[in-house]
Amino acid sequence: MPELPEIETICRGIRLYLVGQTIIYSVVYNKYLKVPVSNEISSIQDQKILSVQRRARYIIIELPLGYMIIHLGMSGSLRIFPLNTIPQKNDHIDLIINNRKILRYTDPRRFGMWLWSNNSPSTLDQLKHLGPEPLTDKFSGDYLFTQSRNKRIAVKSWLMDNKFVVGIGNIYSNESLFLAGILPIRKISTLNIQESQFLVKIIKKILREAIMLGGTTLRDFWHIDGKPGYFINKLNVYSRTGKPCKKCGTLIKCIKYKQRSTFFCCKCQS
DNA sequence: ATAATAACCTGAGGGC
DNA sequence: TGCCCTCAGGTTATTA
Repeated sequence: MPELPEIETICRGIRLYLVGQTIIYSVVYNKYLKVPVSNEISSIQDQKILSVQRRARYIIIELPLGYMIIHLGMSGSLRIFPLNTIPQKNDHIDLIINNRKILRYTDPRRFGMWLWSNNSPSTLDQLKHLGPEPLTDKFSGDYLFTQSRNKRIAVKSWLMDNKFVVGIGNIYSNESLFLAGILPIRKISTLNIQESQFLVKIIKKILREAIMLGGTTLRDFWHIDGKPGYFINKLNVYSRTGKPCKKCGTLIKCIKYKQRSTFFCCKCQS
């Protein structure tokens, strides 16, 4: 479901309810997510929540004894409910909080993960090969340019590969490439330094704006209070197949590339 | 080593 | 109403 702006939105939302509170206990209704939920998570008791952070698309809840590391996959969501709210179908995990709230994890497709680490989360297999955060100085035009010189892959595939840069998925790669005027399937090695600088600048701008607007709600992403993300109103190409380009009026095209819908304007992008 | 593809799942929506 | 098809904000093991 979510890319960086959506995860950041969820993270900021739950942080207000959780930090400084105590997890009294947890309930795992279904442990069979992408990776089976570990026993450390199902046996949590009376653990104070020290912090709620984000790394890539992982939400990290710091406890005195270790870290819970949550990935929402395609369809996962986290919501806050009052104590004693009855779980529904596809509700898999509850954290019972001492402020008479429940943090509830729902995930119909079960592509998500709840991992546990006794040490720094960055030592986990899933996190140790992650590239830089896109909103840090480490992700720069120079970085994109130098890292991509000998690559044969498409720009879009590069942007969506977490070992080069994290948190950019199908929405924000399509949107960034439209505003940068670059065709998604162009080989990344054909970008010159100016194009690389401009693309990175656009990506940072879009991600910041999307975070400000609370992400993009297409179907199953909502804020923890049930509100949608308003970046959907800013979409130029994503899910706009056959509609006129907002810049030039040409009809937006959609192709399948690497099993992902890929949207572009053939006049504004080259 | 690098890049493309298949697989992991459920649910919603469209066409007939 | 039902059935079959396609589609979905991601990750990862397998294949070429």
